[in-house]
Amino acid sequence: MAAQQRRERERAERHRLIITAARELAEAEGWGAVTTRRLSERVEYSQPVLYSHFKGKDAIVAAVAVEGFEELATALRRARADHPDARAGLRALAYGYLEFARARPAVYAAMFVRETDIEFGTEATPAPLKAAFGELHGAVAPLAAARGADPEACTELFWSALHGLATLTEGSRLRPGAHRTRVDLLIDLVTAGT
Amino acid sequence: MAAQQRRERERAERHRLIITAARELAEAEGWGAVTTRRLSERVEYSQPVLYSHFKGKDAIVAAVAVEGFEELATALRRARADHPDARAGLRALAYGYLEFARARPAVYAAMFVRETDIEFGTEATPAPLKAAFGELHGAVAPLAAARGADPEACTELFWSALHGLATLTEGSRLRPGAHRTRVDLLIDLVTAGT
DNA sequence: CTCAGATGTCTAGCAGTGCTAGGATCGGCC
DNA sequence: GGCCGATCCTAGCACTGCTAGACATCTGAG
Repeated sequence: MAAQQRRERERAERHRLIITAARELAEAEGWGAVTTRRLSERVEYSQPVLYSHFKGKDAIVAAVAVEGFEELATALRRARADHPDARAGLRALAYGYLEFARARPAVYAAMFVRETDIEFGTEATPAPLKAAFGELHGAVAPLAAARGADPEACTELFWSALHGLATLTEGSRLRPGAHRTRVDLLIDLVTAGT
Repeated sequence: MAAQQRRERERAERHRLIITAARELAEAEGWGAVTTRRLSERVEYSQPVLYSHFKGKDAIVAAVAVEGFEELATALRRARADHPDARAGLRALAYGYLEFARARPAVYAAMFVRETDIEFGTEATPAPLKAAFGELHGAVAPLAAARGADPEACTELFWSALHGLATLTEGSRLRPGAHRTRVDLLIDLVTAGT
């Protein structure tokens, strides 16, 4: 009876333990260092236990990604909340997005760079992912409408620019010192004439 | 004497054979399918031969990337050449860049997505890579100057947007039908007021 | 023409990967 | 107490990138 509940609770805790261990390991040493052996050692269980919780290593990475989607959605919501002005809100959103990616490069990679089977444009899309994109859409769409542009296309383009900035910055392929200049320029371009 | 030259020539041919084999295999089945064993089987030599030409697998991928940089530079130069008008040139450049990425996703990944030790902003940067970025800069800088924006930052931002569009499209994370809408909108934003 | 030495290539193997079959061990129920 | 099912681990498979050492082949001197 109660023992059953206790075991289910312990199992759920171990489930989360695996996810956070994978995340911490990836964040500390990169996804290349995340092996099932090191992971099982870290959670102090043998390898097969991992496979009783997840279908495979990819599923663990996907779980980390979903956790990231939730955090990103709340981060974007907060960034936008304090700014009633559309332009200031967009600006805060952009900096929030890029700061999110900068602070958790491994999680960001799991979400958007590594190959996954997470669906993006379908009904199987995780709800937190939809929520995160919804924040982007909410910030961009009004400005797009004001200039007579397609709101969806504008949102996708804005996201693409942020994603490009995030990944190229992470790979140190952009001049570090010009970060603010680039982001401010992006905001200027999108909000010009409004 | 002559035999020495013949062997050097054969060695150079085999060097290229390895690169093209890796590229074809990656393009056909993805980089995950490119293993040293399959590669050695494909070039009809044993594994250690690969290591007499390249330091390791990563070096082979990097060689494919450098080949890609050369092709990208010429593709961008051609795209821009036919359009004296700055705006039309930028537009052709953008479509050329994205078509390049769409047609060779594996090569594009080797160039810009997979982790490599290729240096980007230093003097050790491969010349073809500098040339490709030079084409971008040449197309964007005049328009940036016309609006009083930092040319370097504008080039980096434009590249980031293209890179984001390329990678998110490749991962089927953007609506396929709206491709032209997004690209045209990007050109509109960058060239607005000029 | 012969034969040491250099050059080139291959076989076999190492340590590590994701993943799994089979046996041992522990819990709760009759 | 004795059984049974759930839980977990040991051991192993087929694969990975990479390399040491044996083998062959070709070169050039005597």
